Amino acid sequence: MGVKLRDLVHPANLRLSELKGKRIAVDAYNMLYQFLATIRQADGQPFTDPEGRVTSHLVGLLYRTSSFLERGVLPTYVFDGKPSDLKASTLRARSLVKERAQAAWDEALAAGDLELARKKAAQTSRLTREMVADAKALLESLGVPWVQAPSEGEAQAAWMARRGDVWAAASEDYDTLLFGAPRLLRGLGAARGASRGEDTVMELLETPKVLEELGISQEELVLVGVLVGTDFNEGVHGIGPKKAMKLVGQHLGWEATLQSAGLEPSGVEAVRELFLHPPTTEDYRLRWTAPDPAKMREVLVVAHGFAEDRVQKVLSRLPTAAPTPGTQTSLEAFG
DNA sequence: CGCTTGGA
DNA sequence: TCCAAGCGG
Repeated sequence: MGVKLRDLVHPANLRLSELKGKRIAVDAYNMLYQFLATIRQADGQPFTDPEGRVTSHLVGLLYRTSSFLERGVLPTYVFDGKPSDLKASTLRARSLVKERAQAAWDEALAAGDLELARKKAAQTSRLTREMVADAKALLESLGVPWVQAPSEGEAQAAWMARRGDVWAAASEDYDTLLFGAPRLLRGLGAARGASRGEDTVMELLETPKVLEELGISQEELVLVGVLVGTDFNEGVHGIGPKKAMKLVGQHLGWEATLQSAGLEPSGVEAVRELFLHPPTTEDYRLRWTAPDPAKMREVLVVAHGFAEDRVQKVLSRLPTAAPTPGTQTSLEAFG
């Protein structure tokens, strides 16, 4: 998944409390898949409503988002649009992994190995159009803006961060850096000890620092990605992050570097173009408003069988003042 | 994910 | 009072 840059970068720790008052563009699919993988029963079954429709993504989104809002963090969720044609083989590979995981899940259940079953089940997660629509409806009910990306959500989030509409982009994938985000937040979805008012510790990567540390340019970072492989190209067999950095660090230029690695430059030109100039849109408006209790009830209680009192409890903790900076001065609820 | 519970 | 386990959906 994504580009393997983990071994090259040194993230700083950041507490959730330090995000107070900041706008964050969250890679929605990335986070929803985390919820689908995590929020399951012991045997691996996801949460479902009485009709058998999956609700794990809604559970995660509801509790995590309300937790952000309670702490004065302003999330906006960016949803993937049509994937690039370059991603086709990656998507096929993922589909195959899911099929195999499904078989392994069944097997583990038959063998009575619950731990393995849960692990395999996590890899079978799929997001349907209906699940995405439910997630968007829930966000609207919470007064949280969402953005429809024309293609890659990470690219859109990166662009929003670059133009200053949000402070950072949040995703687990490092592709966000290749798409030019000035700041990448990791670990926003997996709340370690977020309950009982604890302060979640996350990772922050600041692109200028990353580039300075590596001694390369943004374009050369994309080159590193192309060498080790991304969702949009295979990379070179035998070249991992370390060798790729050694090669790119020689500053031979795009073509010479690729040729010395045995890659035909014309074959990855489209990948370079995708990372440096991805499809994005300006067609969005970031406005955080008060939650709509009736709509929350509609989406969660009526449509999906959530317990009324639990939804009510979440609602009671949400700030009632619209916290959109610039349009709101009274932030009593955020004290 | 986050809350509730119950045993130490 | 703390925390792991179980629940919710």
